[in-house]
Amino acid sequence: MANLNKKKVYDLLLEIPQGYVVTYGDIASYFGNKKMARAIGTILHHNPDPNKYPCYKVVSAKGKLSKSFAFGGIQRQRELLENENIKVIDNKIDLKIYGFKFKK
DNA sequence: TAGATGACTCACA
DNA sequence: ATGTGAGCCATCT
Repeated sequence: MANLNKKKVYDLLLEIPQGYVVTYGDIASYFGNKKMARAIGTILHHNPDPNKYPCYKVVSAKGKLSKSFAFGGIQRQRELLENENIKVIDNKIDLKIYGFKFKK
């Protein structure tokens, strides 16, 4: 199972500044492969340390929150996001404001 | 090893 | 706006 990107994904999560969020596509784009968005979801699902990696800062391309969030549910995620001054409306986030782009 | 599943995204109707 | 189909990757069975 020599997976290289996995650790990198987690490392990227730590790079997300407080009050900002990223999309699966952004992370995948960071790896130069947009299609990897799916793998990102799988990887985050297998998040080894959810307490350390702010996986709740990762949302879909439309700013919608994950429906199968495993850390207390989607409502828990919304709480965490609001805790960082991120306005969550109808389980969605305004990427125009909170969308963060990784520097290559 | 191969087939199915999923925390995705995009394009089209 | 809502629904369907296709594509890619990591993990599971």
